[in-house]
Amino acid sequence: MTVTIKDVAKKAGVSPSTVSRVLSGHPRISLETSRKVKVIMEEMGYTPNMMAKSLVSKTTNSICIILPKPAEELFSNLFFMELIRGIVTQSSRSGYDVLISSGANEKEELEAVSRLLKGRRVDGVILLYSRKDDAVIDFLESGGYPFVLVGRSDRYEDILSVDNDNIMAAYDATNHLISMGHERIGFVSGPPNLIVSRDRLEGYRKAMQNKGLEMKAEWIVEGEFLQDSGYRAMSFFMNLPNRPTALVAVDDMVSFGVLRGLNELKYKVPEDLAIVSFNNIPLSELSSPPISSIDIGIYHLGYTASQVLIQSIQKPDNHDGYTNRFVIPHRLIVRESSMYTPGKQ
Amino acid sequence: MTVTIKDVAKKAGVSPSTVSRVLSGHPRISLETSRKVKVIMEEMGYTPNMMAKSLVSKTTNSICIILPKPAEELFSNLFFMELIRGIVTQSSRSGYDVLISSGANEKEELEAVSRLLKGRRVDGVILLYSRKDDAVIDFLESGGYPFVLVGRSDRYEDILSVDNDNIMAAYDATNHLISMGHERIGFVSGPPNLIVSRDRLEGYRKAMQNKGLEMKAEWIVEGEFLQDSGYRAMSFFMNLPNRPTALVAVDDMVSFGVLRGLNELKYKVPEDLAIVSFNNIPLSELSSPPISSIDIGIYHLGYTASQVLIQSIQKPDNHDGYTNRFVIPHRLIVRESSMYTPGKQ
DNA sequence: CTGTGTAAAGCAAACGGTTCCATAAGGAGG
DNA sequence: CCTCCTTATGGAACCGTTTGCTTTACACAG
Repeated sequence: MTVTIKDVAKKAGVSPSTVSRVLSGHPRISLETSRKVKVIMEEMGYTPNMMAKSLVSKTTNSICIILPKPAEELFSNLFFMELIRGIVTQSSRSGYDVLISSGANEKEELEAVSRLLKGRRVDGVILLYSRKDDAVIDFLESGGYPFVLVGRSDRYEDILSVDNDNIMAAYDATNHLISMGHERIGFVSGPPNLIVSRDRLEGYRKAMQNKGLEMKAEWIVEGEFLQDSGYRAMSFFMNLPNRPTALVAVDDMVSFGVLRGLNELKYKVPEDLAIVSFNNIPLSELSSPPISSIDIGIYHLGYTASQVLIQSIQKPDNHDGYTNRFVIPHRLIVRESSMYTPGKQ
Repeated sequence: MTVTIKDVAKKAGVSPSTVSRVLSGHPRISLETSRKVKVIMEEMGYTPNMMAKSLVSKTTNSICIILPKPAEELFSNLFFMELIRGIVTQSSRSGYDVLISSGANEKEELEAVSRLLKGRRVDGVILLYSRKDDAVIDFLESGGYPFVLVGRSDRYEDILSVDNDNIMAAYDATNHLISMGHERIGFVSGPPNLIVSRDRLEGYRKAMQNKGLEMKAEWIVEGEFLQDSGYRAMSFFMNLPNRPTALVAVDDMVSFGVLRGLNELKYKVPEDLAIVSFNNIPLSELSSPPISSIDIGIYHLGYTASQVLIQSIQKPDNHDGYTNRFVIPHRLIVRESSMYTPGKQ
């Protein structure tokens, strides 16, 4: 059978309480006893039963990641994988285990979260999305459970969240194109209900306005975070009478679609159309030409989210009400897709 | 406070045991009582405490995924994300939670596994690799813990594993190139201690021998499952006096590296070098040109692994000793990177 | 009317820890 | 020499479930 704290106690000739105290490094245990007990634990191959521990301590030392349902779509996976990698690495450094969960729909998601949290299987939750209205967030808030959002929430001001400054990031991306000499710049956005889409669009607008550049309505196209959206946007743009010489795309996948389309039509990048996009996924540097991209530090995003969550689990009172939004820095990686000044031969 | 089984019992005017039995659908509970209790549970928002349940039932309804130690790098490979997706989907269908874990080195991995299993935090483990000698496997076997290997183990015959027929897969890949008219075919392998590397190499050899084609030693290069390996292999191959006209790469990531290198040197794919690789990760069709790849059903691999593990947890005795190796079918996806017959103009 | 069988529910002992409170043994101070 | 304090340890209740064993309450046969 498995060896329990009582077995160790008996063999060491002490009481279970003493063994427990040795385990937790209680100060009032003599060095001698402590050493003796530790030797015996080692000898007997004792490992504490986490369930029993959790039962009394009401703490599990584990957290849970909720994947959004469109994570099922293969494309976004590279992004999520990086995020998870950051979370798992940091969690395990803090001695926490990570549980991953996802539901087929929002109702299932809510059920899972509720079961895990109310059933005391995890101490907190990381949400890998920022939807506009969300039953899961409502549940977490009203239940007072520790959780953090990767992404920004506009509805709830006091929620812990880890995010980029996407407005600034888009501003930087656009500005880069402007500084290369572009004046007619298009924008391919994502779904309008995602906050990230809107933030990036806003950054683009700001940059254009700032330089007093014209923004035709037709230069802004909505799509998904998918290749196809880029493909369609491209063919739309290229048929415009006074078409853009450059574009900002909300996601690298979109750029790939644009690239594919331009390639089919024998257009050249960046000569016929310069491109900058977001996320800097590993493939961005592998396309031809390599794509300029805003690196948003995905791994770092996950790492920080875990850190913030665990901190909030351990000292729930430490929340000062100010620093509840953590912003991960971004940086522009300039590659071939944007290295061209229009009009130049 | 959280509502317990006792609270429900009191409010319903029954004993805790009765509530427990209602919960588990015990036969000797009157329909009337059952209904009454269920209403009250609903009213009070009762959720069973998993820790308490686990403590007595010695079962956690969760499993654990162990990521290989170079997870930091390999993680970036979409392969693992797909695998995890399959595992999580199937597990949640079976009512199991999934914990993901990894260590900085083999010792840490072993510690984590031991802590989780002996500490009764998980019921079983899925190993996402198949190394040659492995302390973790030794531990799992000697402890009699339920586990399954994604990949093949040559050392332990009776281990549950889910795998592809990698020998056949490589045979097919190579044969495809041969049937396109190639005769000088190179092979970029992975780390030699991974069984998958060796199996694929063997399949390549078989195909070459079968057609009586020459296999120069210098046409076989060892590397990692990373882009860089492809990059290096490429530059090595292209400098060979009588260089290969095609190559088989052990992983799609390797192909990306090859592609990048060839692109830099202004070589054309597939005209100057045709490529086929393995895994068919979602990005394979997005590169330019799209890469021919052996689809090994990664998602399916994960899905099956979870199924097999959970089955073995639930009926440990059901193991017949025969069907302990599950083989997931593969299929060749031909794309542009291999659609060229050498010598043709 | 008593004995027996059966369905429904209760009691209490686990499961493996933690922790408050009590206790015993010294040592210091008066 | 007695009291009081400190330090090291033991005892026991408790965390929220499950489950084997009783008990209760009838119904029915003898």
